[in-house]
Amino acid sequence: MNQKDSTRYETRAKVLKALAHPTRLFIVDELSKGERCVCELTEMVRADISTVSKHLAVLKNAHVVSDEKRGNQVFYTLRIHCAPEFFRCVEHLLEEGSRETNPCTSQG
Amino acid sequence: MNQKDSTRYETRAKVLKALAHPTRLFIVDELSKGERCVCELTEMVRADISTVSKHLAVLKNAHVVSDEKRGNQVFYTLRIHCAPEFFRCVEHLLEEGSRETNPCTSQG
DNA sequence: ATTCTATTTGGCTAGTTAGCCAAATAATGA
DNA sequence: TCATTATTTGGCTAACTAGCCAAATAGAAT
Repeated sequence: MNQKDSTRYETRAKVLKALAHPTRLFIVDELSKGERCVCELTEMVRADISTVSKHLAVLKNAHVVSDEKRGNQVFYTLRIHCAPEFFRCVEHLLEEGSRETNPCTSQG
Repeated sequence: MNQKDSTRYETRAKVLKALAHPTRLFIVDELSKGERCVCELTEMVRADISTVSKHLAVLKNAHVVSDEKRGNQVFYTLRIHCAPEFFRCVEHLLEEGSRETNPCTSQG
């Protein structure tokens, strides 16, 4: 594993780490339906707004979402559109339980 | 967000958390080429074998890999075949930098 | 049974993260 | 300007994770 590869894996890890939290996954799911402001998301996750804001900062920092301020609200948009597809695959895998093969293969 | 949803996001998070480490991502990449034993992986990542073993345990626990003992070696196999595809998408996203759209969209 | 090789597990420390509250910042409107 | 609403940031503690070493476990070969 050379330097270039290390960097690649660290970069990937950063994105996955950002995604690897239930609340943030909920946010990603919600944003896959369209942009939402912080207050909308806060109401949905029922946590302190500062907590939600920090979760959004983590996602933004990992380039998973982007933000746009309009008036005194900040709207967040999902950037990583392949996420829902991947989650579907992950869930499929888990449902299959202990099977050896799964139909979620995407290698030619 | 109801109980069922919470569980769903926790389940997803578990898998993503398992993936969210440079060394484990390297392992996943390597296993995408075929099964490997612990000693092979250990040599490649140049870390203590106990560390590698623990990383593999994390991946196994999240159903990302499965293991099979043959002789006195343990061979690990990748189960989550959609991972490489997803990583490709993630990297694409990061290369695009700050663009609004990216071609990695997989929603019809 | 003993030794060798491969792997896992326990235990420890240092570093990271989550989530709350309080305070700061920013836009809006009176 | 001052108050109101929306959001971010700082600070703190509790919980979790990585990675090393040492010890335990397991199969193979002598």
